[in-house]
Amino acid sequence: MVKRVRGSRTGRPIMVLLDLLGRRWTLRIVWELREEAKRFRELQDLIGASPTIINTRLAELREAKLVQLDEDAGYRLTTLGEELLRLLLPLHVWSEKWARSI
Amino acid sequence: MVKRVRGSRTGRPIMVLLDLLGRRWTLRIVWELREEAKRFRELQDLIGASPTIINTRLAELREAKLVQLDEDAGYRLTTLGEELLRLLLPLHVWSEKWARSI
DNA sequence: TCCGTTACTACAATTTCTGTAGCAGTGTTG
DNA sequence: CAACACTGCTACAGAAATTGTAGTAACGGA
Repeated sequence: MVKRVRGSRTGRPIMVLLDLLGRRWTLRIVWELREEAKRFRELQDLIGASPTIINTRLAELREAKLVQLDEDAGYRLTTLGEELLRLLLPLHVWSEKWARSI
Repeated sequence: MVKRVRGSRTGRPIMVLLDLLGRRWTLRIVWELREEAKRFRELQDLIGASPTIINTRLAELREAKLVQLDEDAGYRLTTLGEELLRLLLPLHVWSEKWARSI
């Protein structure tokens, strides 16, 4: 059921994941959902990308079961999405160190 | 010295980092350099992207001090780059689980 | 000299993304 | 009921990024 996407000829999970996360705004969207659910327009305002692409990314993330739409609260991470986020959180701390190095 | 790039209006390190890593092929290039240095053409063959964009991304990664060109061996991760990679490695294991879930 | 290798560039065609406007559905308020 | 606000989402033309192909210039070895 894994979609064969751009740059992922093998279908190896890590390649599919890197390809998904390597699309513009994807990582950023996951990041913005790290704490609480956000409405479509909220994401738009936070991120500053066009609604077209935000909607496209949200659709991809929903298909990948990393994000879901909760009618009452907005877009939120799924359990899988939260697992992924936990792996990405250390980037936050590291980025500060990195910024000082460059 | 942090470059104000696409989608990073604030200049906050995490945003700059997410923006950098969120460009097409960037994550993939870091990933391909995880074990040993690779030549330009080697990367091209492994990744299957155009030389134009590979060169652009390598330049960005070099400017970000995550990758360096070792004349004798090819492109390799810097110490900073290796640190970043260590944070990304858990994605590999997780991606297998994720792939089974979708 | 010729060949292979290196990193890298030029450039037109194609694909992706942006920016703006707007749609359709739901609820709320006057 | 009418007007308005909010929801997710779409249309579309222009701008920007990416591709695919070809080629450059420098270096080393036969």
